[in-house]
Amino acid sequence: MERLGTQTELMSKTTSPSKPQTRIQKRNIMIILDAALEVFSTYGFRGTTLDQIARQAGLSKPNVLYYFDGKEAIHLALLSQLLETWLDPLRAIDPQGDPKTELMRYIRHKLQMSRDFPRESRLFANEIVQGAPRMEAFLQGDLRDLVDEKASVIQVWMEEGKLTRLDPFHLIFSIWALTQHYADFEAQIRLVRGSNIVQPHDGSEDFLDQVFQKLLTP
Amino acid sequence: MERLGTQTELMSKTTSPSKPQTRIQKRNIMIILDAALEVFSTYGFRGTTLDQIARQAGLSKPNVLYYFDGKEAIHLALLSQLLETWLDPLRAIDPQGDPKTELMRYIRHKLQMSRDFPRESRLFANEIVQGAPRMEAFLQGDLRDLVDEKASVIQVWMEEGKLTRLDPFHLIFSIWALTQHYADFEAQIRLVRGSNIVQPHDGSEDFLDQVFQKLLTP
DNA sequence: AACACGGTTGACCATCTAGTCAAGATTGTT
DNA sequence: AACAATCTTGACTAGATGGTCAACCGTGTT
Repeated sequence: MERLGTQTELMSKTTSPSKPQTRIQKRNIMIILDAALEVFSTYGFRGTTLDQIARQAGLSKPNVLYYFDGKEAIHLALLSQLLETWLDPLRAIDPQGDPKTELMRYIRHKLQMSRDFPRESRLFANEIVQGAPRMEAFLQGDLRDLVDEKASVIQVWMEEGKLTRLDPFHLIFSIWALTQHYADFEAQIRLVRGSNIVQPHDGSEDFLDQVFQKLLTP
Repeated sequence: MERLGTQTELMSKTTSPSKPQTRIQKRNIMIILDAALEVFSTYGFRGTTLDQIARQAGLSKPNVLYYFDGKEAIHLALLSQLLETWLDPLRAIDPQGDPKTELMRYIRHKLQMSRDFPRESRLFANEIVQGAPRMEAFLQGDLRDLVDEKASVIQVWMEEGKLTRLDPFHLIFSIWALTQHYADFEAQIRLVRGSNIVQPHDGSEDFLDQVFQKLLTP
């Protein structure tokens, strides 16, 4: 039962200045969020029922609702937890560092997240494919600012001749596409290849290394 | 109201040897499928209601059910229609042709489909992100055979030194990822960039051209 | 005009689902 | 032990949703 990111600070019911959480609260909130992640990432928001979450969590439905104000609140808790974590690797790109090293590190980091936290990636994908109705603010706000900032950095690197000249926005999108693909479309990869023999991620790191080394070297 | 692929051969109610379709049947079945595509691709299978489809189609719910056996049947009709069309561009890769030309043509073709038929792409994406429960047979069957075949062709091209040596399966996956990304994650792209100014697809063709030219040239 | 068939629908039903509630069980504290 | 606070749940409700049906309407054919 691996978790991503920092401990949820969410006070389920009370948004008010965090009352101290009991042991049981901590445990059950974690169990519920983990169960919800499992189910939401597989069936999407509307395709998920509270009963499913409760069953997955090994709790009764009213018990789940004791800790969260409703289905929407659970989903929101997962998303906000996730969104913060999502920014970190991009944020870590250092304008002072070596351009190719920085980008390759970012790519490897994203790929690793896609391998280690596929459910989080699919939760995200589910939201976006369906028009991102619950993430507009985030996408237009924090993420957009960060992408603009890093695109500028990349632009400068390219103008200094340290990277192949490419559209920096499309470059960033292509990194997202290629890394998240392994998590989001895992079912496709698994079924198209010999289901049991080859793991979906096998060879992905070497492949992306090769691709971006070649692509980024001027 | 653009449609993809060949006219549906589906006999909604009667799977039996195609009775002649009346004008009204043809028209309404098309209207319903188009409406359903719109809704399914936005909200996913379970997130879509028959009422939504009926409203979008401008028909009453019982009338929709007069033409199709149920929600599942409509969804199935869309998928089978789509799946056939999905194979064509890949199938068109000619082992006798010039390697780079063939692959670049495939890439452009896929990108064009993602631009012209984003709803179809998202319908597909919705299914796969959620584990492809309704497409296992297709993915393991026709698609898998075709991918294996074309991967061999690409492998030979690489061994002849006509293309950069890469894992051909990962190469194919990367083409899917990069082209479909523009349709499936359109909301993200639109929101991260200046929503109204830049179209999500702007520059994508030049970018992918540049990327794959550089990548495939040994 | 009259008939048959295709097409359409309001009203209805069974089931599912998010959410409530009051009563009971557990836990921690003195 | 006794008390209060926290935790848990069976039974319930209101509304949504997939699907049915009998009756009605429209169209083309004779």
